[in-house]
Amino acid sequence: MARILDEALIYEILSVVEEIPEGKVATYGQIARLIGRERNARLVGRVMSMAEFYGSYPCHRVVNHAGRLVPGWDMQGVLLEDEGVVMKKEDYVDIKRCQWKI
DNA sequence: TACCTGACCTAAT
DNA sequence: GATTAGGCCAGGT
Repeated sequence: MARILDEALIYEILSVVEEIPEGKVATYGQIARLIGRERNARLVGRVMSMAEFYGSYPCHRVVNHAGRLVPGWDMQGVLLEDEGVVMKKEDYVDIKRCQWKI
């Protein structure tokens, strides 16, 4: 299989993710906008799922616009709570209170 | 090769 | 405020 995604894009996304402060969360769309791909939030999510192959990044601080966590990744909620992120429900963060303001 | 699906978003109704 | 429709890109089958 050839190269999966453009590496420059991946590193741009990951460098943004790296900037998310502890106790805050960012949305896919927010990141997509920061890298100049406003409508490509899906790519951000895809990169997140492959981020582990490129290094250690706080991808648990990335959620969707509704604040829902990644389905099937229970550790994410634990990690976020440990950092002080306010949880609304079991699988939802309080995005209004904890969203990363640029 | 073609179609469907997905860690999604925004704007319009 | 909730629901619908449209858009974008890559992977998997």
